[in-house]
Amino acid sequence: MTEPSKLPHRGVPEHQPQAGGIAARARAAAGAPQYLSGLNPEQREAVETLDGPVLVLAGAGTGKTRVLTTRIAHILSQGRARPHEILSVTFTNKAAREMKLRLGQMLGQAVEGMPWLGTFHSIGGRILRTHAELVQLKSNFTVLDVDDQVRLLKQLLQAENIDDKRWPARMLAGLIDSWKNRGLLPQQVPSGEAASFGNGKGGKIYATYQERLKILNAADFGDLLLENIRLFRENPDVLRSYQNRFKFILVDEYQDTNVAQYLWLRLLSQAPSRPGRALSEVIPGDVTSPRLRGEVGAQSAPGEGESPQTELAEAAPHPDPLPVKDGEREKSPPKNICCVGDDDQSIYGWRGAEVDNILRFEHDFPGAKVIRLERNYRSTGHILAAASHLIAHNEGRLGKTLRTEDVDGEKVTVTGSWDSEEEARAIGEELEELQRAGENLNDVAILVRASFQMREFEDRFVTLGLPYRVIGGPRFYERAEIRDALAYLRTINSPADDLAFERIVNVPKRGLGDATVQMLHDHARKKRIPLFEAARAVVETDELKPKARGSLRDLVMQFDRWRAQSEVTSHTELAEIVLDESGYTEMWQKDRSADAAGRLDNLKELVRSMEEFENLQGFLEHISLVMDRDGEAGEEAVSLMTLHSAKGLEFDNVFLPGWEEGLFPSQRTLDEQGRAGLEEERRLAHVGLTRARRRAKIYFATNRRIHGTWSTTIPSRFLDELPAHNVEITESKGGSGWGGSGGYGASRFDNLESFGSSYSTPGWQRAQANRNRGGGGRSGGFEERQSSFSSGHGKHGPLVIEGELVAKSTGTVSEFSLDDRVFHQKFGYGHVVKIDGNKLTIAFEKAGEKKVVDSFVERV
DNA sequence: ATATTGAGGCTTTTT
DNA sequence: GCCTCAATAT
Repeated sequence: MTEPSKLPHRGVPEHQPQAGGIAARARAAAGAPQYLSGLNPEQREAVETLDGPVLVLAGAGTGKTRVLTTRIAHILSQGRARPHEILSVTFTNKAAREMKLRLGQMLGQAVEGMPWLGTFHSIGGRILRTHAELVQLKSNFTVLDVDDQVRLLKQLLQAENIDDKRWPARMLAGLIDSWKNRGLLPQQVPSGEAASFGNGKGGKIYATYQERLKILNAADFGDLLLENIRLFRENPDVLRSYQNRFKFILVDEYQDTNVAQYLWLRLLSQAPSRPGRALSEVIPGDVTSPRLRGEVGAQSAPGEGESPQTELAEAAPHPDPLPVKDGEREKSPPKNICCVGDDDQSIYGWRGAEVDNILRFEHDFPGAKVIRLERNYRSTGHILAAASHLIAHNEGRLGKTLRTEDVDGEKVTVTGSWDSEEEARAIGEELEELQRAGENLNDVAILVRASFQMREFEDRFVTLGLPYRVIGGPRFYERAEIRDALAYLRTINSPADDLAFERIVNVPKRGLGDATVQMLHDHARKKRIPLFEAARAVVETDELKPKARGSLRDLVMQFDRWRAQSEVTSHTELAEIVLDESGYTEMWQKDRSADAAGRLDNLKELVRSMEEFENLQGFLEHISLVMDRDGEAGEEAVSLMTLHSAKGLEFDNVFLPGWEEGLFPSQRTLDEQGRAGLEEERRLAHVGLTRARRRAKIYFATNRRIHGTWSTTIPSRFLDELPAHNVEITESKGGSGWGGSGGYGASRFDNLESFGSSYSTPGWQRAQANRNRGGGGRSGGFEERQSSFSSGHGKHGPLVIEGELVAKSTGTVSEFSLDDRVFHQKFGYGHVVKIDGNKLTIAFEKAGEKKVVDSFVERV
């Protein structure tokens, strides 16, 4: 994440699992706290200021993670707390893992002894399971993902007779999620908002949804926090026990916290109150101020009643985590909470993150010490200057000035091209150049604003045979086959899990269609029993046609058998049995489509991953929260990802294509969020630039195909916001002569009129020609793309996996053999003369001998 | 109960 | 243009 740890490795060999182990070791290692010696003064202050609230404003590349981990080490070594008394929260599992790893390096052992280091959600979930009965759940509750949520909501909408065309379930899911992000229980949703969906029924359905979740013994992601807050509010003694336990609280990426997370932290960070006493000033009354994101720092515009935020502020003041009774207010100092973040890297506002949280930290935690980390150890001078100058255009920020002692390095380049295809071509060439120059491709990334931009690059890289990996597609457990398999296991584990049962009742096809499921639903509702029990009851009657009745009976019997078996066999074995006996594996084996093999691999991987858990229960508890282990490093490859997923990463060479108005900044964000949106986009640009260590290269195209139609675009306003001194305008090497004159004018980039709208230009024609390319049916969403590379070969192991989609262009065994006659969209017919992995050398009848990648030809 | 065709709809996505 | 979902035909 930042520079490699240079901390002395003071290992103590033997591993003691007890609580005291790490602390003792840390203390022993700390006669003179050497771990402090590599820190600069600000970092050191951030580490050593243990008492009272601390906000560390850590700009990009300033050693944020290092401060956090060192601080933990310091707390332990000073004997201020034992490992289980430190609450340390991150947003991602990846960040949590990273911290554990670094801590381990620092303290010389794996950090099993830090039980409360994890993501908001996993810690929230853990607390919730411990006290599940207090929030009307059982400790083995299921964590639903978005898909399950939407399906459940769809049912509720139907029950309410709401046209789900006009009021899509997905939209309601988003709405409910946003309410939960803001810490609002159904009865707390402002009535105006509650009524805004489904002819006034939105709020009611939210309430019903929550009730249904309890019946299903399930919680969604939002509940992991919201129900936790409710738990604390309704059970002060429980809250107190956690307040007592956590002597120190550390929060990573504080700028990304939403209101619910904020409330949760506030509750825990309050000094424990005596029994019977309410918390003091838990929440300042005006937390939801009109000046939410982006309006900050500027005039708050309180009179502007049109703004939804303003409306919200008046309608829904933040709920007090604990109701404060009059006369019981009492000042008690907030606990030792340390939040680390960077307001300039807040890019998840649209997901409920509240930049305001970080901006008003000092107000929320009186007496807070604010420490700025401004020494950047990552980027060269020009890059840093460009990024800083750009972000300075934002108004709602706390303000930091990043500086570096590094050399100026190369200027940031800006390159225009005729269209997006040429852009990909130009970048492809530069990549090859870097490769020839001996750069490690692992240190090269292409960061796009929107994932649809990736396709063009993939096409290009495949043609060039340049190894790349896509980072960030659907997660492992979001894949259909994984979710199906999990649904089987969930149904076994928890017979009341209707959503799981419904998912697999007719997968594979058993002749149990909509009609059957509908009748099961009716039956279940009437008798108030789970679907599965309804199924058991219904097969005893003759309400179903013999055929459906037979297969439903078989299914019920199978589940009974599997449940019995689950008592005596290991969970991995059980999974294999279930996948086999249910016919699920067979279904994919029979499937002739290209990705079937990849899916089977994924299923195997799933079973393999189960081994790490004690039992089925433990596995299911973790799967939806922490199933994102990193893929193995694999071979050298360029990384292709969105700007969002690049946060926290760094690369020597960073390519930033698509800097055009409408795309970046995104028109939609501008429309929906106005200036706040623009500022968030600008932060995104800042994040992009600051990922680069040595070279940052920006691109824009004059023509881009969006949703299938070509449109002419104008260069991003962000380009004009870059400091001329640190930027170099270059010509596209992609060919077709975009002779960017480079003149700095009112806008340096607006000399586009000269290109007019000619639809007969080479670029356009080339784009046309390419449109129908992708022969061999190679196209499709992430999943299919992934599988088109991985299909059919287990030799190299599943290519992806673990969490992130990692498509690769090399490393598979070709399905072609020598002398096969093949067809290529562009080059026509030919035959294979050489095979090298997935790269084929083909002698084309017309075009001569060419090297191509196998996915671009088909056997004829 | 399932295969096929047509009408909208589209960003970003840590959990 | 490409994918998903829902209405149609088999």
